[in-house]
Amino acid sequence: MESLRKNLLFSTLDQQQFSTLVEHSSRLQVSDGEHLFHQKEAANYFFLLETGSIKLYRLSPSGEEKVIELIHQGQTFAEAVMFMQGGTYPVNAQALSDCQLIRIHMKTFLEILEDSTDNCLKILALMSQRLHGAIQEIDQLSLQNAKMRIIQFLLRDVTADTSTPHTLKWTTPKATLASRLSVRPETFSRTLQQLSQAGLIQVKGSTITLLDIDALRQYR
Amino acid sequence: MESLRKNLLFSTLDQQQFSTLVEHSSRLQVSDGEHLFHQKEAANYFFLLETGSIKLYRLSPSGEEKVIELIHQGQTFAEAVMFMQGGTYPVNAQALSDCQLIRIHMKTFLEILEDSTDNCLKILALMSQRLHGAIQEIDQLSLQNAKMRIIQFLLRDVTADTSTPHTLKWTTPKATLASRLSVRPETFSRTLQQLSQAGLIQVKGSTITLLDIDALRQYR
DNA sequence: GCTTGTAATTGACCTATATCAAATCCTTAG
DNA sequence: CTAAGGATTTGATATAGGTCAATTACAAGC
Repeated sequence: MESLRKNLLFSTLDQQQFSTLVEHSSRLQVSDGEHLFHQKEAANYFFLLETGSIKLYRLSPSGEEKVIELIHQGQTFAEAVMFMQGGTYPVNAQALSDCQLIRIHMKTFLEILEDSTDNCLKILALMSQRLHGAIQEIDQLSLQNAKMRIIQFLLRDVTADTSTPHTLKWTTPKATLASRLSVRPETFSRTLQQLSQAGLIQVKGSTITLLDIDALRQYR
Repeated sequence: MESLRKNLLFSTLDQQQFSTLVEHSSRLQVSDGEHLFHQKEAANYFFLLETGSIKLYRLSPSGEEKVIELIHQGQTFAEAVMFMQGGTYPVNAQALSDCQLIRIHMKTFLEILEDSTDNCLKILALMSQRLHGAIQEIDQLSLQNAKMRIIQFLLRDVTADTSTPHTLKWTTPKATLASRLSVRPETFSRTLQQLSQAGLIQVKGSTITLLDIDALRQYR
């Protein structure tokens, strides 16, 4: 359970608390395409993803799928559910590849929180970060158009000072990324095409090179 | 500071903690149209609204305004900022009417949290509720159209079992409500018109009567 | 190498909702 | 009561981005 120890969320656990947690956690595998849990299902565990990637999504009444978040290795998810009344998952979780994860027993973790404010504050920090991210998302959905959202995504891990060409590569299917960004795959494709023609980026399969970062920043 | 005591968030404070909090809190007034704080401003306080109403909004790069949340009496807001790195408000807060509020010193409240897990868990519950609300919102923006969002808003405090006509009234300007729902005032107006013609609702100024709740539910 | 199936792209078209402008309504001050 | 100014509604028009269908590219199995 190395990866547990490494995660910031558990960094303030003392030895005793940590072993209790480990006792009530277990490693599990999920194969590509399988579901880890479904929306509205009773929630007793949250997760740390060790390898692979997972999509969290919701369905519209008409069966349309919207990807809320893409989880990558090292991330925890569904912790917020611990504190919700009702205690059911608000999203579906499906593996985008074979995944290895650690399943953490919510009740046990809650009991640990109950006697250590350090840990409480740690998770509060995480939750507020999540909340801030969600507000950011609402902002983007309501104040930005498809092109801006896509550019924002391309720039997501470009630091403030970089201006040299930067390359990024994804493993997620394009349609999934598109859903995450709330655009149709067709629009995603066309927008990349357009940016490409404008000489701002270069597309090679799932690898993209940002040629003119400053110009891209203009839009954002 | 009656209203503090009444708020759920502070219900687990002991006498000692409560008086410390009161010592570091103060009542303040904000007149209609005035700003309480601006986005990116350093945050030292969060608030409990005693009377009046407040809008939290963001501006797009082009100066367009999106109302993120409408705050009504009895609600606290901006607590999440306490736990964020950076510690600046992520939104602007402007009074929609003359308001009376209590300003709570974040640092003091944080110190209280540091030695009582009960209070930590209380605020964790609140934060997860906020987060869930935000996810709901993202869902609505990306999976629902304007008509659905508006209907959802009309049904917001109709309980599961009601089916008798139900009346609601707002004090907020229509344009503000429209922004909260991420539609243009014109669209908002036209949609109400349309629902009205379909015999589902009846509009009288800012008072709306829901005539056929079950039919409205169909859309949601 | 082929073949088959899935994913991504491209093109033609359509629709929900935004935009812009004008008309009406509503409130407040005098 | 009347006038002025903002809020809301209505009408006409534009457009971003969605939908549908056809085409191409790509990967996996043989």
